[in-house]
Amino acid sequence: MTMVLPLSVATDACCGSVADGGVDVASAEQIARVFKALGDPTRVRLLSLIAGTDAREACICDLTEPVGLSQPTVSHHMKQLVEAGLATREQRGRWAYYRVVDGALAAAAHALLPH
Amino acid sequence: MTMVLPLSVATDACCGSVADGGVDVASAEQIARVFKALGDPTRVRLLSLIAGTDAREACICDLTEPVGLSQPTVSHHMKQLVEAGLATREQRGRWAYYRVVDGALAAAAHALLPH
DNA sequence: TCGATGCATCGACAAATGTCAATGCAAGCG
DNA sequence: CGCTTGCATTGACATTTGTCGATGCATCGA
Repeated sequence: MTMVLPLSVATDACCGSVADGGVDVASAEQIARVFKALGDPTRVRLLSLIAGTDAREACICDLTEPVGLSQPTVSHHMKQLVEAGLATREQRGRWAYYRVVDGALAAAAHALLPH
Repeated sequence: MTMVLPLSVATDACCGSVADGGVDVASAEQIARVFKALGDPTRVRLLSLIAGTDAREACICDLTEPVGLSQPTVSHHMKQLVEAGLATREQRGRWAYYRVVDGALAAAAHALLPH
């Protein structure tokens, strides 16, 4: 699952990046999985909406109206984001609170930049 | 088409980013368009292959074998990358040379990072 | 001028995707 | 205990997507 050791690495000999040309087949699949989740305008808006809240979290009922889609559709999109590792889901009482995974967007960006 | 002025911007009051929650509907569509192109493992590999060459360019015939797909399929994927603004196509003699658009990947990464 | 070569387009097809209405299922409230 | 509320799942459907073989179209070499 591509864990990164806390104590870091020799920052030069790092992983591969698309811009550097160092992407093997498995990495390409992992990278594409994340970007596929980001490849839908609704999901981009959902992430942005959540990241823009004061509490940095939101339930489905908070998201369904600004996005203008049905509740099942929003629920479906959020599931995709969770499965891509970009969001988390936490059930609290009757509500399901979603958050943007800390560092996930930065990690995705990192895969694109040369390093 | 979201051109960026060469002389840069006041780097603080910039555009919106997904991580910052400042993404309107039109921006979300533009952002998703790029990431949709990056949402296929074959296209990620194609970009990486091109970026990894000495000349920073490649023709279809150079790409079809490492990717393991038919020539029409590779041609189709490259067209998608060009339409997403991630690659350019230049016909030279019998060959079509593709390059990664300079700064396109960095711009995509920029849309994800807080700023 | 002919044949070969590199690439794009077309037609086809199975698979995946985005969307909704209907339904199911917990959790809380009266 | 019923009733409501918030969410997920299901089933259905049209659309899009990834892939290929066949074909068309330039360009170059003999």
